[in-house]
Amino acid sequence: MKSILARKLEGFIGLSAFEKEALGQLASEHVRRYVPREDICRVGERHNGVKLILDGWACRYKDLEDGRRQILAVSLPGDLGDFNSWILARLDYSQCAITPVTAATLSRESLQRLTEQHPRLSMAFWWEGLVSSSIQREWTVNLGQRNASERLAHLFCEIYVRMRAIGQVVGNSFDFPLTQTDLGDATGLSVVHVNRTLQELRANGLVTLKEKSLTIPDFEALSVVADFNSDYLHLDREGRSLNGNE
Amino acid sequence: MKSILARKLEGFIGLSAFEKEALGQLASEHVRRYVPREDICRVGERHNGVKLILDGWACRYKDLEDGRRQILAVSLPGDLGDFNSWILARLDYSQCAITPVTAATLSRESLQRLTEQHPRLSMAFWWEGLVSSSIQREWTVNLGQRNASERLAHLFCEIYVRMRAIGQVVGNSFDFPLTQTDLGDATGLSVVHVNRTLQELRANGLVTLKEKSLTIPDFEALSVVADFNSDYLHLDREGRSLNGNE
DNA sequence: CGCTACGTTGAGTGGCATCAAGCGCGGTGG
DNA sequence: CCACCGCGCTTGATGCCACTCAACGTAGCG
Repeated sequence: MKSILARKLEGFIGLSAFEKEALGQLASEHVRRYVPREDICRVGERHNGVKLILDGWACRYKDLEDGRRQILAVSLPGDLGDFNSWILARLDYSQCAITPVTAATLSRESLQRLTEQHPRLSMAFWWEGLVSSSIQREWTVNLGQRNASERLAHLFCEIYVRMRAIGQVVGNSFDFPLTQTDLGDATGLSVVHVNRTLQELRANGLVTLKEKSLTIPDFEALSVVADFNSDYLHLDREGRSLNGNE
Repeated sequence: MKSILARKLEGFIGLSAFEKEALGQLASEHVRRYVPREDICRVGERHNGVKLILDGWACRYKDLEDGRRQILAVSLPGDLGDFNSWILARLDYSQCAITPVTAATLSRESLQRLTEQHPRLSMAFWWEGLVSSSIQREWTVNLGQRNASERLAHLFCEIYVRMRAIGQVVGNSFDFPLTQTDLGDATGLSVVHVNRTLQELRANGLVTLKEKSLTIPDFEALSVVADFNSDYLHLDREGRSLNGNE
């Protein structure tokens, strides 16, 4: 079994057959399905275990008192999350299924065992966590500095690159199950303005988003609009910039 | 020597004299000073070592092509940073001194040694990293969902609580060396608007910021304006909410 | 004593929010 | 089979929050 997690971590460190086997075993632990809109874990919970998304999309989010909601991150298949619960007492955000999701819950014990038996895997997990912090920083920049079209374009670029990294892009298109409301919650924009900005991007031939499928005819062009530089995704294990900065 | 780092980590796990000793030794490694505006480390660098702020304020930031700048986090004395460089090939942000800063650079080797000899400290370091991720998430919410006065109020609340945790608050006041330009870069607002919003907060008796000193006469009131809940700072090791939610 | 950094103020503008309404679709139940 | 409802998308009208441009005061400093 070649798990999507193995595929992803392999981009970071080469994996032995033995290590892949161990990962596969891990990924079959406490597997369950979640329906769209179902919370996978919730703010304030204790010790809920590390989650591994096997299939489907999810998102981390926080709600404010008055109903405002911010999506903090989009979780794609192969993403690990909520390491939090391993060390911190309580979870400080919630995670919610967007599509039907299949996820494994990794217990503290089996993670402990894994990192003891396969120390290199523990480093790979740490890498995962650092990359997700890096993404969070870039989202901070996105919300703080970019305007509506830049924000949306940047989000599209990021997800495109991440989807490509797990082999989920066909041609220039990929599944994109976020609603316009979700896009608004992720980019800090109102639904109405997301709608109008999407029309603008579409009119400029930068993206088409239709029936939950996103097409990016010219990724370079979209990158320019978004001021997108994929370095923060740390996809290249040697640290070569993919944007030709060095 | 009772280092500020020891004091901080002690809030998380009790430390033995032996462990404190080890921390003290660590904190005396490769110590150097940085003048205000000097970069402590810069985006794109490799293997620059983990930084420990011993004294002074710094900030992490990212610049865009066109000169826009986003401050990602404020580093206070006792803060660790740039674990990044331990595992990831390149740094994805820069860090810059705000006041004169004294910082130690921890080499990969001595960290390795430390975590081998004092495994509990390694967990404490991990905790540090998770808390800083949590702060980053809250900043995402701040930029995405809150308006100008809420954003500033929230930032003030956060720094107040963090300063108090390291014993740097006297009465209701503490040193606050950020300029209005810095505040703008941190909250995604223009300097002009920061200035006007500060006047508004001042007029409402919520804060006074003068000569690099911030006073919060009524922290509760400011928390309400900011919709601030300190849970995300994970200061209580047992996970008791400090806001009485449970 | 000019220069630069920082704070402040005024005027004008526009990006994006809000409110409101309507459309199409799929699901559900009478 | 069809009425009904909820959800997601779309459009128009209106207004405000925050931006930009521009100028000035002050203080520290070489």
